[in-house]
Amino acid sequence: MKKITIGEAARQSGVKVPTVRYYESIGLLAAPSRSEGNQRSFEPADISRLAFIRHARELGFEIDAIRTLLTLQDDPHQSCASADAIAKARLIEVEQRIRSLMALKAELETMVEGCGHGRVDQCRVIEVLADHGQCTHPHH
Amino acid sequence: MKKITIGEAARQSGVKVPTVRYYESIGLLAAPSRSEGNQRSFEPADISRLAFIRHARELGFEIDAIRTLLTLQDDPHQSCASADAIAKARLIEVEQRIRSLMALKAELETMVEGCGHGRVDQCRVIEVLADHGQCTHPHH
DNA sequence: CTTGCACCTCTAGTCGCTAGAGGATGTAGG
DNA sequence: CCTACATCCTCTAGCGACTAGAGGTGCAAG
Repeated sequence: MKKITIGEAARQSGVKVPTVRYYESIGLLAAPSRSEGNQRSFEPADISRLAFIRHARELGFEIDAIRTLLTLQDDPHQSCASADAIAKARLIEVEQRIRSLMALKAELETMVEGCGHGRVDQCRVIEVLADHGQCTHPHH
Repeated sequence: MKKITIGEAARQSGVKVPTVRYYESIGLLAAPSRSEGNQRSFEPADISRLAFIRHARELGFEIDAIRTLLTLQDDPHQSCASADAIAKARLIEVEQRIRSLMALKAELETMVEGCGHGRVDQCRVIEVLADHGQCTHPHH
């Protein structure tokens, strides 16, 4: 029975050590058993769980959504409708965010292109910021 | 001399009342004069400044960047090189964020499409989350 | 004169960590 | 066995940019 320290767990899962403790503190990860000297001793299953969490975080899922996804994973006989719904909701969020960022990109490009690199009173960056009416995409 | 209340200022600038007070507290907006009853009394210039801040925030600039942009605006004889640099940096950030969100979008689409709406143990959403190796775009 | 909204200050909470203090434990070399 | 050093422990506080709420005051209309 090999004991996995928190440092090992962090290295293998790609989650930082304080973050592992944080996940335990908010109940996302069950408190592992302890060594004689009170040090955490993880199981391989904990590493998988941490990797799952990390991956979901990278995909932008919120902690609460991950909590739900994890309880689904823990009970494989449930319907996956909730998991599907969470992923779909996240997809819609991402699509909206992309659209909104594209509008910002266009706005910023106009600003940067229009800047004659002279003095501030001719600067298009400052000018556009001061007057929203000059925006080409007014919907932000 | 009409006195503009904080509520009026908020309505006209599109910044919420507590946020106006917050901006004052962090020194982004000069503390306005007060009425006899200790209520804030804003000038039209404050409304413009608030609108500027709001617009910049909508474009995703951080408070510190806005602080710099505002000092530039306050002194129109300066070179606009800093403003240009700030806008360019923000543009690069936005472009990177868009690229990364596109990768996430592809990932989420694969997950959602692959979901057979059955039980969790056949669910592609859960499966992909558990195993990063299944990602089509491994670079996140 | 009273009702009720808008204003005031202050503190604490949000999210998802991250940093640091101050101390205990575990391990490798001498 | 001792020492040095990395790693671990708990705890509190901080980040950014607000937001919420408590508890109280000002002001204008009916």
